[in-house]
Amino acid sequence: MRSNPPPKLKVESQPAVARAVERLARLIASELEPGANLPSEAALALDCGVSRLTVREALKVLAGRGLLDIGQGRRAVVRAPDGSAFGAFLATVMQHDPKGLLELFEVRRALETQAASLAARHINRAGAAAIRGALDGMGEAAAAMRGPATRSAAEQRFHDYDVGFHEALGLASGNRMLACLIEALAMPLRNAFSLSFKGRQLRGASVEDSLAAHERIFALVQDRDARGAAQAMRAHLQDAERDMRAILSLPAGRRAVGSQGSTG
Amino acid sequence: MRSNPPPKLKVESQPAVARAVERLARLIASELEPGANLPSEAALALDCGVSRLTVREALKVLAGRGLLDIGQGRRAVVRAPDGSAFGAFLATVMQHDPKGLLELFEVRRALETQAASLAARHINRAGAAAIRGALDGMGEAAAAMRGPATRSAAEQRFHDYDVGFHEALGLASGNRMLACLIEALAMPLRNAFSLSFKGRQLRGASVEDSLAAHERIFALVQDRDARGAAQAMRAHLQDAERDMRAILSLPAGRRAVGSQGSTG
DNA sequence: CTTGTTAAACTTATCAGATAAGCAAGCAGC
DNA sequence: GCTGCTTGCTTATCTGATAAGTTTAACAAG
Repeated sequence: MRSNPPPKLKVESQPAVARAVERLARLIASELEPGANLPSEAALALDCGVSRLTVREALKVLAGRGLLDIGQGRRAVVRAPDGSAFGAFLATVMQHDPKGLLELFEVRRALETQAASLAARHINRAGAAAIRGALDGMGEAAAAMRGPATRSAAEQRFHDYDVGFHEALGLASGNRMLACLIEALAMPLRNAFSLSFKGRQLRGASVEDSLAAHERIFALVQDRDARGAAQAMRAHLQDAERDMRAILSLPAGRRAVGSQGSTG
Repeated sequence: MRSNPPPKLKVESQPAVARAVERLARLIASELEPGANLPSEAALALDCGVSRLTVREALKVLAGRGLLDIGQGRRAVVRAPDGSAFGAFLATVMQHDPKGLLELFEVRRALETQAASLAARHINRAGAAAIRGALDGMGEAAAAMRGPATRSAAEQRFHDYDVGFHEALGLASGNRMLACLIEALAMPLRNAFSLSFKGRQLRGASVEDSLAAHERIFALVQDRDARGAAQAMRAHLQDAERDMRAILSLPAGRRAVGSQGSTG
């Protein structure tokens, strides 16, 4: 029992790193544009009254949130908002619990039908070109799959372009937040394919069906048919979910035909 | 000019921290349940072949992604998946660009109509109790607002319970991922209210209308009327968006009555 | 035997200082 | 004008040390 505890004048209720994180987040939100450089670690350390190490840890937290890009030799730069950080989070969670993919499909239905609807209203030349590019890639990969060589690689490529189609459509919706979310959901999808589905044979006509469904969605978007595009997207996602359930050997979901009261 | 550069046998294409992040993410995904403790920093450092500092920075990145909880004196703990990290990201982005709130409302419409629809099918006693609790809180706060005292505090409380209602409904949908997303979207909403709306007077009947709309949604959910609940939710969100546009002095959005082909 | 307190061991938080390595701008030379 | 080197700034990582919080275990009291 020491009678003289050292004076503890610092009434910091929060650890130094947390304080630095908040301070930097405010700095990013209020004074910096995407692409702008932060001050050097040394300057930030001086400014926050902590050591360089503490600043580094705060920067790492913000990088984990997807707000910063950090690299050796250059200052940290503010990222343009995207879905990569949340996608990484989801990828880890889904890897731990693959049946979460079913929940993910339910969310996709909500987001992507809306994206299709909005894209039909806001589509422009650049957006259409991006979607067209993804479709062409899918077609090329599908053709490669018909030839017996490098079949597995072509399957992966097809799937990547498939995901790219949905990302491009999200972008074309004109709603950046929606695009971020769709991009984030895409990451676990890519992973799931690479890890579990690769090499497994999909149902025979599945690839052709999928390609046709994507073409149909794109056509409706270009016709500015919001309702039709959304409807086609919903149908496509139902098919995709059915295929995935089959591969995962899960019971056919009670998807209650036509009962999608909210999103349909 | 030294003629003998030290041998550089490490062909590490990626920095040490990035490798540690990936390794730890895999560890979390494959071997640890939410609530489980990670090994100590020292053990991880030994295991990854890097210094303790490097491990710490990797842990901070994963904490930023929302996968870990870190505190002094105890080992890092695996978090149950939730929307807080993504919510913090969104809060920073929205603070930088408040008109992103409009995009957020568009996303909310997609997600919450689906949540209402699913909740109507999966509602159970616990879920109903949670929603009821939020409704009661809103009612209490609304009553307090009628009295002239502590008006601002009651407004904040009303808004908090309002957000809580939507979170509880997301939980009741039975889709954890949907619940996470709704929770994440809630954080910028709370912030926006605290920062910009506080004290500003809403339209007179707005509070009573809002309360009635929430009660209606809950009633339809308990009646297991999926379509009706979704419809009521959409109407409520349109009203809320209109109010927000008015407060932000933005033009009335071209919300194309009834043209919500995808989500309606 | 149970309970409450105390002490020890473990673990993280933060600092300081040092070396290596990557990046960017300036400068010389062609 | 362009190329390639040089130099200074900045980050990446390590080592070692101290402070402060948590957990565990021993231990005394009832």
